[in-house]
Amino acid sequence: MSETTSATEPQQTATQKYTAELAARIEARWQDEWERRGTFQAANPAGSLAGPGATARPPAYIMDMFPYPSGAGLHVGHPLGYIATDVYSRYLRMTGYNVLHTLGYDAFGLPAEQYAVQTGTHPRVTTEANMVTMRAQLRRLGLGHDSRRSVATIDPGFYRWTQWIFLKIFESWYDPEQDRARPIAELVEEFASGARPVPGGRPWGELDAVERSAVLDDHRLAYVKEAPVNWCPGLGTVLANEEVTADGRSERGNFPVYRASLRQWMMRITAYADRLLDDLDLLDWPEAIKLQQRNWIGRSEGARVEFRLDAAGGEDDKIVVFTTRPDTLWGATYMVLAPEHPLVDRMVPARWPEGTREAWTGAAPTPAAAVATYRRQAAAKSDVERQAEAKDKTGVFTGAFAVNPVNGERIPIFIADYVLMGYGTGAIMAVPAHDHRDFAFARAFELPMRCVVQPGDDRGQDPRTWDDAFVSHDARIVNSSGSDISLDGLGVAEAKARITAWLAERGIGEGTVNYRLRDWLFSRQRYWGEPFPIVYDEDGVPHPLPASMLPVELPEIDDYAPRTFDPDDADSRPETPLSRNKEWVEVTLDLGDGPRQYRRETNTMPNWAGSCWYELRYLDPDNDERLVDPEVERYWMGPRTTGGSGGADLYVGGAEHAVLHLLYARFWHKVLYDLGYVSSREPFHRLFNQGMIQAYVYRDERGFPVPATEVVEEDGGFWHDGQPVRRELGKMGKSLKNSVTPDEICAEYGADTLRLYEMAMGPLDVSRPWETRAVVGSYRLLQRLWRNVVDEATGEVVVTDEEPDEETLRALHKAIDGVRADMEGLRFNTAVAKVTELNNHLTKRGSVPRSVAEPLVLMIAPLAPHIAEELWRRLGHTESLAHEPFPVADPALVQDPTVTCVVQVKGKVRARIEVPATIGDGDLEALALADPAVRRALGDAQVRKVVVRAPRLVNVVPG
RNA sequence: GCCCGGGUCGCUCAACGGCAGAAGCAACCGCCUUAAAAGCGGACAAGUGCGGGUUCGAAUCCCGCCCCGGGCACCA
Repeated sequence: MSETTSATEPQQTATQKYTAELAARIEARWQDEWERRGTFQAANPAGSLAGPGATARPPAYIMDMFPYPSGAGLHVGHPLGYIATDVYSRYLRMTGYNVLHTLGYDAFGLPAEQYAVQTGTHPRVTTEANMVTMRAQLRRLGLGHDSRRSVATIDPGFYRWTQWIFLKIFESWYDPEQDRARPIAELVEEFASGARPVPGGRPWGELDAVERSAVLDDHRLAYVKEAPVNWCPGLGTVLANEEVTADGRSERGNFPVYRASLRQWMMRITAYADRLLDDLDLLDWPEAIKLQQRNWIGRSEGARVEFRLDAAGGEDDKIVVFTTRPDTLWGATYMVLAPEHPLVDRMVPARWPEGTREAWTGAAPTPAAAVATYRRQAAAKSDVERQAEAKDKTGVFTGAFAVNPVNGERIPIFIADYVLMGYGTGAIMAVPAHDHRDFAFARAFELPMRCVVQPGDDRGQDPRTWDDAFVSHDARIVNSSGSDISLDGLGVAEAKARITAWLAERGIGEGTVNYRLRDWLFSRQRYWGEPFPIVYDEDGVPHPLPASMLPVELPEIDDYAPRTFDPDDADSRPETPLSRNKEWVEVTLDLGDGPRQYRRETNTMPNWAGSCWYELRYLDPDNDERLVDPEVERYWMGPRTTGGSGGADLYVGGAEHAVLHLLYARFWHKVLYDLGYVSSREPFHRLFNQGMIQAYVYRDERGFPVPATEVVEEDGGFWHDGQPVRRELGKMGKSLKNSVTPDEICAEYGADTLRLYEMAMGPLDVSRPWETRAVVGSYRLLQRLWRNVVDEATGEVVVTDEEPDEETLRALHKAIDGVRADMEGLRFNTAVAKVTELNNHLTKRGSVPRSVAEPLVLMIAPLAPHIAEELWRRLGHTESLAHEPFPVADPALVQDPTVTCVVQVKGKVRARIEVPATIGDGDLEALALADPAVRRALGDAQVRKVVVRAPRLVNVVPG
């Protein structure tokens, strides 16, 4: 620093005024100091991170959703949630909690790999560089993370445990009787001892290794299966259902997705469908997210019903359908199978039956030809096309008939793509009178309809005159009588129960529950993911590697790019990058019966794997013996109440993970719970979805975005380079040329200003537009706060030792009371307003008593921690205020001794009177009625009624 | 089409069924300054998307619409 001090520009002024430069110095100093002191280290009750804080204070576990380290760098929208959790964590720390808050990196997966491929650099290099950048950007914001606990999914020390959990899942099965996962060894024992019958009927001892493996694969929670999967040639990998959008494209990259039958790893998440559904009730989550999970799981109760095939050759094949409306069985006038239903080939007769209508045949000479043609057409159709054509039903007659079990009627069987192989049994009974889709199909193919539910309107019972099906669950059944059963006159619910029982008695049906949720496709044909800890022997039987061989490290190879294809090439097939590496794939291992040749699994895990359990590793990141010490897990995540779900106390993130990450993580957590590794039934007890920070996008006349910073507002319009531009609200991002980075804002105003502004701009859960020019408001608040404590000319502390006047004292305690409530409710915007209000009061007052300045500094500390620490230090304290008790309001000072009572006459305000806050209803009424303005307003009218809400309001109703 | 959110001064946002205003931005007027910026101070500003209803009293509760955002959508 220069020694010379010019007269016109005193050095003191320059250094003691709260400018961006001073803020930057203060912020850097405190960030260093927090790091040096380990201020935000949270003590565990045991293990390497054990400390006394764990027993002295109650635990609070605050989490942000696991970010992937973006190569594009952060914009101001990204840290919104991180700032919010930091504010909340700092608040909790000051109210006596042992707070665990950290942030790690979800660094495997498609985004990281795509960025690497784009830049032509190995994903490990780019990902690690991105993590360094992101850590630096976030450190600049002063986030109080316990950096010892920051994990990255790509570290072998982390994914060793991801693989370990995979093995546990692989070596488990779901026991529906005990309703939990159990080790597969216990199932083998039951098979071996005969306690449980072996599927197929042969004794366990007689099965060879391949047969045993096949039997166990049908039970394992992680298993390999040949099944129709979502193949995305443009990405070169298969995808989970959750990663495919409703219109049949990949969520990432928006490429077409095709159905292809491939041998892939699956996770038996369907075994947990009911628990994933039921346990939502234990969670403090937004209803919207719970609803999305419920919809995704899609539990529906109904019945399976068997329809006998009425084949000319007398074959006794049965078609099993799932229906939610068994009560409408009498209305079933035809059947529909999914085009790829396996029974179709067996049922088609050699030629069209007598009297087959032309429209049913698809103009084909034989049923087999019609089926083949239709199947080809259906397979060629993308999901998008199918969606678009949903209203125009297509299909062909198979030439076969089935028998309706309730009335013996012979009904034709069709195939049509509106029936999906993947849902239910892939076959339906069609009740055109009471189902919109069946109605449309029946109209198109001139199929008969029968009304079996009495319409609630005046349309009558003849479906031929209807415009659409009549669908209701609140109506009476009609036209539904057989020789030994009748549903006529019953309500829907009762009719369902009656017919289900009738079907069950005859062994041709049963009540059942069906789910929309399917098993989770878990393998990806990508390089940048966790390798599976699985090897195959020469018979193709998968063998789990022992835990001692973990981690199976990802080999460092140059040829890591996925084999991608023309996005529209439906016939392409995936190739795993790891399979190119022969010396890695072929291994000799001793898995217990001597050294043998094995072949490694060359698929990798999806990027969801690491985020399925990372919340557990934060707790005990250095543990080499276990994924987490049970005592440590119980301390941080165990149920806080009897029967509670347990899990992190707060989880903040975007709503876009409603059915992906949040469903998968819940599933893994429940498996670990069943196997006894965790005490919590759920990973995240409270979930909060933060809104998005939006930004204005300015487009020129061609519709291209122009740089938002170059746009000027004039004459009520927006202009760029003299040309008019349109303004719209959108996301923030480089492509829309409206990105604002936290680095820019920090440089111009400091991190505390940025934090304060982000918290002040609106409620956390609401999306709102960013406005850079409004940031200065938060900056001014901090400057006024600074000046209330420090003389910016001399740097001297200016607080006084005077006793505050009563008004100031009341303002302080009202602020404390309000800020506490707002902090607890995550209403940081109103908390900032209350702090501002108090600070404005002090500014106007002229001098600031120390006894008010100190609690004010403590109150703003969670929001603007650096300036608060600096002022605290200057006020004479030597310790960081991070663990200083948050101010407590004196209830006597929160309420004013007198309040303004509003007196209304017929709801209109006619008078205001000052009354004691403790005034009774009677006294207040008397006072109000005596008020001259009230008497004037009443005039001659009689008083009919007086509503008194002491001490705030009296309403006089004249009669 | 169905299901969630949300419409309050010019803008972002507050308001246990009880005086429409906590706070910030912008514009405006002052103060400070040779001047400008910054800073400081002040005043202005909407009757709560529309139409009904309940109530002594509605931004708030109920019903029906409109607009914006998000999710789901041939799931039997």
